[in-house]
Amino acid sequence: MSNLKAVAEHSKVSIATVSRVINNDPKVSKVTVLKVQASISALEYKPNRVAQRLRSSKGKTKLLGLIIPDIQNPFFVDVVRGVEDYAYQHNFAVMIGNFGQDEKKEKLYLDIFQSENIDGLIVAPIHGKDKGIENLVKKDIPVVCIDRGLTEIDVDVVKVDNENGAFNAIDHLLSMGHKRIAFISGNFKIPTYIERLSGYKRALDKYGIAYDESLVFARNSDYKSGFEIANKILELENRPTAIFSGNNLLTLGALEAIHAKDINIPEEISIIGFDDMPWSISLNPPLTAVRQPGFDMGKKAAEMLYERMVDPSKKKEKVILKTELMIRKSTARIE
Amino acid sequence: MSNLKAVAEHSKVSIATVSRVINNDPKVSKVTVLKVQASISALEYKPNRVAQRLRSSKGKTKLLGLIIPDIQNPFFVDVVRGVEDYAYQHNFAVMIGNFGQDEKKEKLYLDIFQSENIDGLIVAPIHGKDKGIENLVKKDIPVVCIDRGLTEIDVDVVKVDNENGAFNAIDHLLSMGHKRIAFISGNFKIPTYIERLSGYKRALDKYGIAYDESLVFARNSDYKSGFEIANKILELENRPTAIFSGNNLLTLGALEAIHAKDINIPEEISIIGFDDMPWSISLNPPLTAVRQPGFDMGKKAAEMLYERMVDPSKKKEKVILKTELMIRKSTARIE
DNA sequence: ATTTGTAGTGTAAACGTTTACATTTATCAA
DNA sequence: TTGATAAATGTAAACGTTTACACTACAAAT
Repeated sequence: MSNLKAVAEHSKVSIATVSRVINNDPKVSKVTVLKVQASISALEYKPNRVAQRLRSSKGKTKLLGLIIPDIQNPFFVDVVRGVEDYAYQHNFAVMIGNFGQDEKKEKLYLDIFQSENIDGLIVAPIHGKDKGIENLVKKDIPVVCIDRGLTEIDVDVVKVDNENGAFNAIDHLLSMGHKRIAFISGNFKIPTYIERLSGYKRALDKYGIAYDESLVFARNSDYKSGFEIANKILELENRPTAIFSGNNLLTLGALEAIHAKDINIPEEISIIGFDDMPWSISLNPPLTAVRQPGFDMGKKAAEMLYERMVDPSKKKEKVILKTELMIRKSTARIE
Repeated sequence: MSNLKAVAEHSKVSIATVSRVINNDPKVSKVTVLKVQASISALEYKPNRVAQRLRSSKGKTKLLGLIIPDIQNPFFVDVVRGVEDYAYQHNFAVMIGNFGQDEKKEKLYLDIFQSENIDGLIVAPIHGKDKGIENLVKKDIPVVCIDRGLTEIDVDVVKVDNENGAFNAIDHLLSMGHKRIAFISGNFKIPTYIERLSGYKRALDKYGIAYDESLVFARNSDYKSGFEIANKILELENRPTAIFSGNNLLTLGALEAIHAKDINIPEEISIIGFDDMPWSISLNPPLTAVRQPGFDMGKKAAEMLYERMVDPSKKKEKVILKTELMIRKSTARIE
């Protein structure tokens, strides 16, 4: 790879001048600029981002870190796309880390990204008291949390109104006469699930139905857990008439379990999923779901991160987006 | 952030010694090692990967680039997971770029990754003559192509037997009496689709059915294209009795179109998708699909990349994995 | 006692940039 | 013409590492 020095020699100027040309420094004469640019393309010179980053750690090379819990979850894929969309338009590169809900792995990525001198980080914390992220914030590295906030420290957040999203879903079910509604949740150390549970409870409350702990199940937030928990639910004596599942993957897993037992949706059981997918409409039956605007969340987070980079002393902001209940065919009135 | 110098001062040795401790150089005395390690944890020192990478560009900081065409496609998500799985076990960090089938964006990522001094690259080329990737290979940067190869140059590849995969799918349809089978393809500059088309043709040939160009449609490989093309197909006079769709997203889009028109699968039309998904079984109806081992492909690619990094002169390797036809309910015998 | 060897450590250059500061050259007013 | 000022360019230090080489101490061999 050719470097500044090579270009400098080729165009018979100093490396400082070449550097200035690269950075559009106005105080280089037009003739020099032209000469240097000619050399640059002759030698196919590309600045070495590593050296740039080492030298001037202030946003020169525009590198963003993005840490997400589960790349298999289409919701987070939407988030990634939103972040990338903004990043691409503003010439940022994005380094993605997927920690698969593994705290150790999350920490590893945090360390790596930090020592890669990223200019800013978008992250979905594994839980509300994530020390690793707190540390970054304290070091004044621009951080935006997504999907989930942090409890111990003030930080920029973009998330969704989980409590209301869940409330609306359960309310819909209750209004159709369901009384025993199972909740397939992810791990309750993840803030989103706590909030969804509280929406679930509030809806029950509204209808004067007692909260029955034995109807809520929390394990991991993946396909397999959804499948296994649904199996358990379906075998309960006094089987629930409806299932509320806490995310995309859980829903899909639950669907597989229901279909494997040849149970009809919605005649024999209703199901609502948190998280909509483009192909929800092609599921059997078309899925009633709580839609989260993942793409917009990602985009907004990137935008906020950029603002924070520009003005580190800006007041921290919490953006809470609305969910939308997409009523399709997987829920039906009962008796 | 503390640096070598700080640690050196804290433990009253030179920075060289600290560096040696970090790199487990055996020629440091045990007492010094202990002393330095104490300082390291006292100061919470973490090596700066940027500086490491600048200084010793040979695999010291273990950074891999991964460039994929479409992160919305669950197949590529599987690939990503496979790569990450291997990378994590071997202490590599992965930098992911998603180019959304946009050649300009692919080139941008190629440039960025290169100037980030990555140790190796896994990439799904946008087409067989991708100059950008060729250049990397010529510069002896370790490269493994995935899903698609390169025609002009010898390079490591892990892909799938697309020709046979498509052949088996179409063969299955033909054996059930279908004669008019539409093919919803992605852009034919992408090698995989050329191969899939040739499998399609070979199967037709076997049954002595003439190839009818008006039944194959190629646009982008996304959800929307699948939806639109399927709409067109469904409105054909003399409507095909079966659809073979070229990837995940196309299939899902096509399903939406079919359902929107209330056409029954498989009674009125059969459909086979290239690419299986965990939730294919929960679609309406359970989807017959050609399964590609995405996770394994990613893992294998990472492994091959590692081998190439270790031995750059190793003979280039082509790994071709098998597909598997998952027969479910979206295909049926006709008349 | 001198040499040789070895283990442990330090010094300084290098990686490819950016940038404060110094220097040169051109421009212009007096 | 001179001096002052501005414009253009160059020099060298710095970013945080790694590493070739030099050096010191001390043990062993002569």
